[in-house]
Amino acid sequence: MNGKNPKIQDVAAVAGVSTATVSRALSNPDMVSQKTRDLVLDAVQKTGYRVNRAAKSLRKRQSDAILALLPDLGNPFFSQILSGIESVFTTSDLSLLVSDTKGIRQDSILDYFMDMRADGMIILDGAVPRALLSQLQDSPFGQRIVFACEWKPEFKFPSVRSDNFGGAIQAVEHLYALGHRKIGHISGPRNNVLTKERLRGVEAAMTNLNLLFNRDFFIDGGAFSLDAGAQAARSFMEMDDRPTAITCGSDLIAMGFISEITRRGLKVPEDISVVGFDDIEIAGSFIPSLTTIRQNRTQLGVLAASYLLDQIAGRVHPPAKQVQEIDVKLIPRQSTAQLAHA
Amino acid sequence: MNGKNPKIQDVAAVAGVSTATVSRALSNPDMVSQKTRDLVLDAVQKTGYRVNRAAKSLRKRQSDAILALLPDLGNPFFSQILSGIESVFTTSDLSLLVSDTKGIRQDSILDYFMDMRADGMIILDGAVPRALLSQLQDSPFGQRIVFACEWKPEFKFPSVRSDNFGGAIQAVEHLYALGHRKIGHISGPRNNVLTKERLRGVEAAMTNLNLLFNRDFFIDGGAFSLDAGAQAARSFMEMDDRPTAITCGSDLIAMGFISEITRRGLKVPEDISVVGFDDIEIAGSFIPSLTTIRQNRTQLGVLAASYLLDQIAGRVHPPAKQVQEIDVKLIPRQSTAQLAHA
DNA sequence: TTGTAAGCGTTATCAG
DNA sequence: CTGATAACGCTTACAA
Repeated sequence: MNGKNPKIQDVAAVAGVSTATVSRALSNPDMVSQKTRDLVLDAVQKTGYRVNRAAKSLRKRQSDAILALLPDLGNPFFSQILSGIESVFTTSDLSLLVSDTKGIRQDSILDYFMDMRADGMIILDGAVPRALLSQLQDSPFGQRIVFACEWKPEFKFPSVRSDNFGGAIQAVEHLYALGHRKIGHISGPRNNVLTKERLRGVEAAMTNLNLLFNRDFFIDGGAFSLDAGAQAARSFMEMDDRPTAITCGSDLIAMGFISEITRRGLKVPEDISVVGFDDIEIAGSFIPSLTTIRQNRTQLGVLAASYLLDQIAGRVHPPAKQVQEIDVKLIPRQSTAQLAHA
Repeated sequence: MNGKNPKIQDVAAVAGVSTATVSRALSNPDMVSQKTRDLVLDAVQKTGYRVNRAAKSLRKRQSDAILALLPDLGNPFFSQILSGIESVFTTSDLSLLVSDTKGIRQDSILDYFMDMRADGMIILDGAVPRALLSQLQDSPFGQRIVFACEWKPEFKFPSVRSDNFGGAIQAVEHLYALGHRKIGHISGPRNNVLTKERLRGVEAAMTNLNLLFNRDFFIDGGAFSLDAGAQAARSFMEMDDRPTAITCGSDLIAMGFISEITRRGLKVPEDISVVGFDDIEIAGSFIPSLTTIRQNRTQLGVLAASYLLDQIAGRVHPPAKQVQEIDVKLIPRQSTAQLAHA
C-alpha cells in the first residue's frame, strides 16, 4: 500500500517462498502443499496483491478478454444478449470488450486478435464483409469466433440463433387458428438472414395451410425499425385489397405499423391483427399489447459465450452442434383477435 | 505470415533499423527522420506487424482500456450512452470494457485498476457502495473516474448528467400551461439521485406556480420500470380524488401506467395527461404518443468519455466544470392535452 | 513439492 | 537521429 501496486515478488518475500511458488499457488493450487498455499494466500491478503494482467497476458500469450461485436451499440435490442454474455464471462474471470461495426474500420477487427487484445469474438452482426471473414476463417483465429443472433450461411463459423423459421410459422398458424386467411408480412432489412428465415417461415406455413399467396401482401420494410413499420403502414393504407392480419419481422416494425395505422383511423385488432417478433420489453405494455414471438435473448448470449469458451479451451463440439437453434414461442396478446365475420 | 505474429524484431530486420527505432517511428513519428519513418512504415506493411498490446501495457503501465460500469447491462436505457462512449474511445484507440454491478463482486471493481485491466472508469450506477468509492477516491486511481447519468452527491468525482431538476420543471410547467392544477408524480427507485432530483423539480415548479400540494398525488413507484408504472396505476385507480395530470420518473413508468389505466377503462389524455422522462425510442410511437423530457443519451456518453480522457491525460478541468449538466427538452405529444373544463 | 532462471514483446534510458 | 540494453511482472521448463 505504499503507492505502488504490490507485485509477485512482494508476496513471495512476505510468504517466504519463491515467486514461482506464489504463481503456482494462485493458478494451480494443487501443485503446492497445503501449508505453502495457506502461506501464500495469507501473504496475498496482507499485501493486497493482484496479478498484473498485462504481464500475465504477455507471458501466457492470451488476453483473457473476449470481444462482442455488434452492428450498433446504440440498438437496445442487444442489451439483453450482452447481459447473457457477460454473466458467463464474469464467472470465468474474462473481460468483455464491446465494439460496433459502425465507426470501426472493418479490417481493424482482425487487429483484436493480432495485437492480443482478445482471445475470441462473438459476432452479432451478419453484415461483416465476406473478405474479412475469409481472412479470419483461414487464420489461426478461425476457431475463436462464434456468431450469435445473426450468422453467415456461406461460412462455417458456429452460431447460436433463435428458431426464426419456426417462429414465423407459429405466427402464421396462430393467425390461421383465429380464422385469418388473408395474411401479409412486413419484412426487415434486405439481405439479412433473419429477414430471410422469417419470410421463409411465413411462406412455408402459408403453403402448408393452403393459403393463397398474394404478393402484394408482402411489404418490404427494409429495416427492423419503428420507421420501417410506419412506412409500411402507409403502403398498407393504399392497398385496395388488404390482408386481415399481418406478421412483422420485428416488434419495432409491428409497433411502428400499429402506431401509424391507428393514427390513420384503423383499429388493432378489430380491423387487422398484428404479430411481432422478438418480444421486447415494451411489447406487453403496448396498446394494444403485442402478440409476438418471444426469443430468449439472455439465453442466446449465455449459449454463445459458453460455446466460445468451449472452442477456445479446445473442447470441440460435434459438427451437428455447430448450429444451435433456440426455441421461440408465441405469446398471445391483444393485437391479434378472431377474424370478425364480415 | 508464417503462423506466428510478427514482432517488432521482424520489422526492425526488414527495415534494417533497431527495434528502438521501429518503436519510435510508430509512437513518436517526429523523433525519427522522414527516411527512416518511411522505411519502417513500409516494413510494417510488409510484415503485417501489430503492436502487441500486452507487452506495450506491461512496459508503459497502462492498459489503453476503459471500463464502463452499468447497473444492469440488460437495461436498454444504457445502450445509447454506451454508443456515445464507444464513439469517443474508438477514435482514441482505446478499448471499451463493460461490466455491470449485478453479478460482479463489488470489491472486484477496484481490481480493474489494481491488475491494470483499465486506465479509467465511467460509472453509470449511482448505487455503488460508499465504502468502495471512498477506497477509490483515496487511491491513486481517484482521478480516473467519471460518473455519468447518475452520481454520488457525497463524493467529489466529476460527473456528466442531464438537467433532471430542470426537466421536471418543464414537465410541470407544460401541464400548467395546459390548464392542469392538480398534478401528481410517480417517482422512481427510492434513494436514487435521479428520482430525488426529478421529484425536487416537480415540487419546486409546483411551489413556484402556487399549486396546492396534495401528498396523495405523489406515488412512490420504487423503480423506473413498466411494472412500477402499472403498480402505481393500481394505487391511482383507488384514489377518491385524482390528479388531472401526472409526471413520471421515466418513460417506462409512464407507459406502464398508461397501459394499466387504459386497461381499466380510463383514457389518456382525455381523463388524465401523462408526461414521461427520457424520450426512449418507442415514446413517439406509443399510443398515445408520449409527451416526455428528452435527454440526449449519446451526448451524455460522449461528454463523459471525453472528460475521462482529459482527466487521464492530466488535462484538469476547473472545479466549476466538475459537474456537467446537459440540457433537456420537453417533447410535446399526444399523452398530454388541455384540461377539459368540467 | 519447491527454487532458479529464461523469456514473453515492448518502451525508455543512456550513449553515441 | 539512432542503437544497445535494461526493465516491465509474470509463467514455466528444468533442476533439485
